[in-house]
Amino acid sequence: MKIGYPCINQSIGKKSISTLRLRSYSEAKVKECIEYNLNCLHEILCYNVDHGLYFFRISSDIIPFASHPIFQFQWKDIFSKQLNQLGHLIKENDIRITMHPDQFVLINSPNPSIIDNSIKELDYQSGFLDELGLGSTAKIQIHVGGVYQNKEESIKRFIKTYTTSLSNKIKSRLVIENDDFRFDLRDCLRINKEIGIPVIFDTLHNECLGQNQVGDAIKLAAQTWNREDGILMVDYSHQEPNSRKGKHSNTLNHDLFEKFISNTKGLDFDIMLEIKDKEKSATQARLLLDRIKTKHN
DNA sequence: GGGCGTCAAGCGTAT
DNA sequence: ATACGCTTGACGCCC
Repeated sequence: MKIGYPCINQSIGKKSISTLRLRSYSEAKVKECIEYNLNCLHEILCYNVDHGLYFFRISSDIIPFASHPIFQFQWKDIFSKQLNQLGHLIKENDIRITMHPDQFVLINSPNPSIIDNSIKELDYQSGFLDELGLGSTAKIQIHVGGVYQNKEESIKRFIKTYTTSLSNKIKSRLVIENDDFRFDLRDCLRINKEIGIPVIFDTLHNECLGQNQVGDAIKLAAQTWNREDGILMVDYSHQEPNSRKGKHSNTLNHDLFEKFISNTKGLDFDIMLEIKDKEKSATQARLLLDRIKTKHN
């Protein structure tokens, strides 16, 4: 069971990811950005290893504008050495990696150009993981997409795009996550039955939309992961008190986390803590988990 | 050097 | 209507 957090580290004393505006785009600037970002990723991963955190989500912006038409920069060639080194670091330490394309990536849209742009983005992200030399346990997580007033048709469009338009490289990494308002675990499991795509389970989204007991839900989701996918990934968060429904909490609630661990006892999965204070909560969760384990052994 | 309006992209909910 | 939230604030113009 690995513990991790997404994208940003607030402790290493420098901005975790750097990007630029489209208006100020130039090859020189984007090159500088990428160099900075890859160095930063290296520092973050070293920090994580030092703190026993072996699960990390890499920001979609690691290569800014990578799927935009303006972007012609040959980043794979120029940075092959750094990418190789990063890959070695990840593999030597057995770090699990995921990426999460942003909300604009919708492969079930009725608008073909949105699907087109989404596939370009997926192509870039799976290409990035390929350049690191990572196998198919490194995943790219997306949601099913929009409902567009007709959920059944929207599920069908997801399946159609998946089966007819995605490369095997993308498919070997793509997983779907239950969301907070549209497609719940049950919908994702149905899609899995049709096309075999693994289902990543999000605890907060399940609280928003599903009524599944967390232990049952995790057992069901775990069955969608095959040997080549690695073990189930879980996005863990809880509701920030006195905020809108679905808002990720700012800090880890130790009682809730311990309750979650006891409710899922005996199950193995990797936990991504989607909590605003990032590596702080992840480190706390790591310590709590170690304490619980030694108590039981 | 600090303040602050704005940033490639979509969708759905809350106010 | 508008703002917010989403995997994440922070870029960069203006003074």
